[in-house]
Amino acid sequence: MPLGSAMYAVVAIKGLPMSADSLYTYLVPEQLKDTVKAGLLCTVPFGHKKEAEGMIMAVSDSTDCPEDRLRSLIAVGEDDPDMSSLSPDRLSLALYIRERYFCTYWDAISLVLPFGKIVTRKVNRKRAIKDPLCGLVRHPVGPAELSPEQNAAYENIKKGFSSGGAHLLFGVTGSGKTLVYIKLIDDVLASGKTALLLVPEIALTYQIVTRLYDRYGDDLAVLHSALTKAERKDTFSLIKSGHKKVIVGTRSALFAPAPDLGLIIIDEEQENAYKSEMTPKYAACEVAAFIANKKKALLVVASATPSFESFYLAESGKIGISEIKSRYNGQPMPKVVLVDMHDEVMKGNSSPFGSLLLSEIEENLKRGEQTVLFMNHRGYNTFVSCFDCAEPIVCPYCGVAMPYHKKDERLVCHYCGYSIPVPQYCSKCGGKTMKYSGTGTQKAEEELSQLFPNARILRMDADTVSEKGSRDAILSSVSKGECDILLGTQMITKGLDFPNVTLVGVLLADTMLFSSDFRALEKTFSLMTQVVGRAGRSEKSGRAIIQSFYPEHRVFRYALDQDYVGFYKNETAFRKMMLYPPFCDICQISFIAKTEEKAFSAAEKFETALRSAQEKAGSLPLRVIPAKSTYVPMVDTRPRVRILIKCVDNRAQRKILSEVYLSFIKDPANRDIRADIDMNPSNIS
DNA sequence: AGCACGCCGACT
DNA sequence: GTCGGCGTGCTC
Repeated sequence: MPLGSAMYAVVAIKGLPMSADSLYTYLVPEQLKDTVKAGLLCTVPFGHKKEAEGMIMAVSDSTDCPEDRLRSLIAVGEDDPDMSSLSPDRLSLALYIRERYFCTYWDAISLVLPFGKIVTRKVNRKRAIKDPLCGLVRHPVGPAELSPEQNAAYENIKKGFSSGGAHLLFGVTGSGKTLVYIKLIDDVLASGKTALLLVPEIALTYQIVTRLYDRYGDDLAVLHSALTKAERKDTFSLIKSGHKKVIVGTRSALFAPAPDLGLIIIDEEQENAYKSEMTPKYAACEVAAFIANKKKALLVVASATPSFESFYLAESGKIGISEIKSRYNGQPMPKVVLVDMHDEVMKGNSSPFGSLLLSEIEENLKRGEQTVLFMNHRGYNTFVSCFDCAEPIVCPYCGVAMPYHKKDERLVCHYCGYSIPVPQYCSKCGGKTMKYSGTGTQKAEEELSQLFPNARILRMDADTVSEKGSRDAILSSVSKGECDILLGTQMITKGLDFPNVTLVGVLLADTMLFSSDFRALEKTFSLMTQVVGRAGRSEKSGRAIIQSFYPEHRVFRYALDQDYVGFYKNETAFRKMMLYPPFCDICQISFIAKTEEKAFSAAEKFETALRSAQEKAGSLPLRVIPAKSTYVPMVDTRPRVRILIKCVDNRAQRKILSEVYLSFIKDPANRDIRADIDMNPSNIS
C-alpha cells in the first residue's frame, strides 16, 4: 500500500442483533497502518458508543461508505492466531458458520476465537500450568492387537490419509472401535500431525480418556465445557505449542488451535449433543467436515447406530464405509428379551420392575455379577396433578410438567431449573389433594432397595453427578465391583465398558415411541442398542431385558435382533415416502411472542413471505409443516410456535431463507416477535 | 412549562 | 444491543 494513501478496515461489531449485523468500514489512522490486518480484534466508535469491540474482517484501500459517516479505528489487538486473533483459515471458518447457521458475525467469531479480548495492559501473573489429567495414573501400553475385522476396517480407513475425505466406521457395540481409533491416531502422530477425537459428552470421556491416556500420556489433551477458563486456556496453549498432539473433547474441541490436524474422529456420531442448541446452532459433524476438507485431514465418523444421514451418504458412495460385525472378544451380542408390561399389570404388578427382570437381577446378585438399569426420567415422580380436576402442575416459565424431587420435597422444572414446594391447593379448582404420577430414577432406586435390601445400588443421573468428581466416584465404584446395580438415565447408556456387567434392563422403553419427532424411532433404536451393548463385554455373556407396553412395535422387532440395517431400510422407506431426512433437510423457524395468537400469525406471515421469495427465485415450492406449539410451549413465560420447512440445505436455499428472515425481523411490525432459525435441529416436537 | 415513558430508527 | 430523539400525556 503506497504511503499516505487511505486505508480502510472492514469490521464486524460485537453484540449486534441480527437486524444490525453487517460489516462497517473504518478509516485506519496513520499510526495503525503498519499493524492493522484482517483477523485482529479492534476498538471502534459505534453509534453512540465511544468504544465498541470489533473484529477486522478485511483491509481495503477503497470504500463506498460516504465520507461524512466514516469514522476511525481507535486501537487494534495483539496478533496471536487462534488464541486472540484469527488466522485466514479461522476467518473463513467463522464466515462459513455465519452463512450456514444464520447467526451474527460476532456469534461466529466468538465461537472460533476462544480468548478474544482486547487487553492493552499486559497481565503477566505467574500461574502454575494445571493439567486436568494430573489425577490419572498412567499405565503405558504399546500398540494394541487388532482383530482381523478391526484390521480390515483400519486398513480401509487408512487409505484416506493424506487424500482427506470422510469415512463411516460402522461397528457393533463392543466391537472395539476405540482400538481402531488408536491405530489411526498412532499413524497420524507418526506422520507428525495431530489428531482430534470428539465424544458426545463428558460422561463418555471417563473410560475413553483413561485408555487414551495410557497410550499417549502427556501428549493427550482433554477439552470439555466443565473446564474452568484457566484450565481451558492452559490446555489451548499446550495444544498450540505442539505439546499436546491428541485432543479428546466435546463438540467445541473442534475449535482448539491444533496445528497440522491430520485426523478428526467423531465417536457416536448420531448423538444429539453434536448439534449445538445455542447460537450458533452448528452441527459438529458438518463443521468437522469443513475443517477436515480445508486441512486435507481425514474425517472418521463412528457408531453402532449411525445417523440415517451418515448411513445414507455411505450407502450412496459419497463417503467410505467399514463395518465391524462382531465383538472384539468374540462374544455374541447380548441376548435380548422383550417383556410385555401389560402382562405384569394383569398379574397385579404395577411396579416398574417386571417379574423376569426381578428374577434375573436376583440371579445376577447370586452370581456376583453386575446389572445396569436404564430409565428415561430423573426425579421421584415425573409429574404432579390435581386429584380432583387432573390439572398438572406446570412450570410458569416453560409450561411443562414439573417432576417431583423427594429429597428436597419440591417440584423442579427440568428445562429452566425453576423450583417450588408442592402447592397446597390446585390453582384451577382449589382442590386440596395432589396426585403423584410416573416413576423417575429416585423412586425406582427406592423401590429397588426395598426389593433387594442387601444389594449395593448406585444411581447415576443429573442429580447425583452434579457435584464435581461424583460421576467419576460412581463409575470407579462400579469398576471396582463395589456396586451390584447401577441405575441411571441416558448418561449410563454410552461408552461404559465394565466386564462384570452381564445384565441390562430398560425399565420402560416406550417414552419416545409416540413423540411427534420424526426421528423418535431412530433415537429409540439407537438408545436400545446402546443400552443393550453395555452387557457381556468380556468373557461372560450378556443378556438384556426391554420392558414395554408395546412389545409388538416394529422398532423392537429390529432391536431384538440388533438389526440396524434392517431397521434403516424399513424406516427410510417411510422417510422417503413422507419426504423426511435423509431425503431432504428440515429447517425449523420458531416464533416467540406475547400471546399465542401473535406467535401463530407471525408464523403465517413468515410462511407467506417465504413462499413468495421462493417463487421469485424460481426455486421449487417448499413443503411447509404448519405452525404448531412446541413441546416446551413457553420460553420465559412467552408462548412459542414453530414451522418446519422441508428443503435442501444448500447455499441458494439458505440465501432465500436468510433474506426472508432478515426482512422479517427488520420489519417494525414484528418488533415484539422473536424469531429463530435452526437448520436440521436435533429435536423436533 | 417540565418531565416520564414508550416507540422509533440509526449505527460505517 | 444501545442510545438519543421526540411524541404523547400527565402534573404542577
